[in-house]
Amino acid sequence: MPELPEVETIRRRLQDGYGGKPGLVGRQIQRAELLWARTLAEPDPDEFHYRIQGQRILDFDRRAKYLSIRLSDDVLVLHLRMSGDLWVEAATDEIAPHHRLVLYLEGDMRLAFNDPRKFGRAWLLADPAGLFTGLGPEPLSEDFEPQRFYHSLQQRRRRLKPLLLDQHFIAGLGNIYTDEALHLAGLHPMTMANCLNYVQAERLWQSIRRVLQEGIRRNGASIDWVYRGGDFQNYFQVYQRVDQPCYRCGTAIVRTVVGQRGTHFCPQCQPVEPGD
DNA sequence: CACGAGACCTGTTCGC
DNA sequence: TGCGAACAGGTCTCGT
Repeated sequence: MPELPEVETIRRRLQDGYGGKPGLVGRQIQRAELLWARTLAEPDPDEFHYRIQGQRILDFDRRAKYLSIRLSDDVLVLHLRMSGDLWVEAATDEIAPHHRLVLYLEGDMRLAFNDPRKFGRAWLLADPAGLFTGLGPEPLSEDFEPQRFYHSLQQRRRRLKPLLLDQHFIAGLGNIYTDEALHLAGLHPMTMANCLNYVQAERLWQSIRRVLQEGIRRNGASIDWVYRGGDFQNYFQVYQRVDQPCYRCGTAIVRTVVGQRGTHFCPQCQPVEPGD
């Protein structure tokens, strides 16, 4: 589930509370339990357990798809990858099948990193800045500007779809929101980035922001068995809508593979650019 | 520099 | 019903 809007939704719910459960700000971590060693990227388990114990949660932050839990002395950074989720539960609840890392908090509560596919990672760092160097601009921030976006597109000889998925180019988009943004912008996923004119680049810039904001407003998208609680999936224009009519023109939505990722688009609304 | 393949993993769904 | 293949919200590394 985790693209920018889903991570942001999780961040807000951990910060402010959700579904009758209180927010976790201010709570002290009594101890940690690591159930799948590879989930912890850094430091080694011994140091991790020793260091995290007794620290207090100051707040929850997000950069791209990374969730940062700011603690008294360190920052616990989590990346949910394909199937990760965070569960707030009672300390006495049974440990669910796919819990990988569990924090026991004061007030008999637990914060659990649940991740069936085991791709997710956690880092406990004094300063997480190094993890984020190399990330592209944050699409909803002020300094993501259409002019600069146009210029960076001009410099790349890559197809739009894989380029938008590249976190070094722009950080936070994943497969769903990339397909949705390209449809809203009326651009074919195979279009070469450097052949967009300024108007098209600005339309794409706008579309990326609109789609992400809409995703956040709907609390993210819930597909499959992972992550419940968002309803952006009910507003998809192209993603997972193969052979169904485009809401704008009625043409059947097409699915192809671009850069090993399922890619959905409307062949009518998203024409191939001349010269491609 | 850009791209494709393979790796890391488990669970669900689809076709025969 | 059973079983294998394809597929899934992500990212890294390696070879061409």
